[in-house]
Amino acid sequence: MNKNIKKDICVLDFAFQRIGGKYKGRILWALSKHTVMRYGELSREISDISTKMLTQTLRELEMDNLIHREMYPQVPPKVEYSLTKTGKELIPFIKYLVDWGYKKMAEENEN
Amino acid sequence: MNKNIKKDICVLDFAFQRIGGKYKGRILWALSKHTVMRYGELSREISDISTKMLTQTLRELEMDNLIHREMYPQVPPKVEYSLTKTGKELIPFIKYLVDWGYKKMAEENEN
DNA sequence: CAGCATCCTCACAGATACTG
DNA sequence: CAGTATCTGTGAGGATGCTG
Repeated sequence: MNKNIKKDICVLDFAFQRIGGKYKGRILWALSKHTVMRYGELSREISDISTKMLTQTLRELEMDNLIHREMYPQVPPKVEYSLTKTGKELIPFIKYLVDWGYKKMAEENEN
Repeated sequence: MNKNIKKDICVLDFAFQRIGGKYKGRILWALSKHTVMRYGELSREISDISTKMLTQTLRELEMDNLIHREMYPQVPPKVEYSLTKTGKELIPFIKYLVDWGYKKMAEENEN
């Protein structure tokens, strides 16, 4: 009984580690809209992200198998990012949040 | 086109501010399981949370109208917390994450 | 173009002690 | 019981400059 909730909370942590942080949701959402994006495109789309945070976050998402990184060995370099199957599983969840956010922001502006 | 994504991302931020952080998801989830909980119950359920973080997080959730705080003026004090209508709207979302987390953790253990 | 390397800051969070 | 008050610290994130 209690154990189940503690287990749930542990699992919730596991999940939040994968989509939490300042940029993970944004990146996944942008990729879901554009299907495939280059590093520079992401950099422009996710405004005000530093290269450090963009690279770091992309690496984490790749480690967690949420995005795929395709590198083309050419000069100048070209790298494309896209959602993996697992990454796509998180889109409905983000969509839920976006829809909820729009609704709540609208409600707050009524008052 | 681009504007819509930027707007989405702004909204995503709005939403993440409300359910992000280390304890908000846990507290909402615990409240959804127990319906009504006292301060001490939450403290025991959310293991290793300090009184400072528990109080602070509860206040934030209350400010955002996700939980309701009912105080009984008696000695010793009794305070009960429960989800508001808006708070309940976030439960399907958290459930999605919990389910996804269980699935992914199981998959990772297979390898 | 797609990063890497450094240095730095501050907000989130932890620890501890106390109270109406 | 349900908090408040205070001090401390760690790491996520920011700023800047450089490179194959």
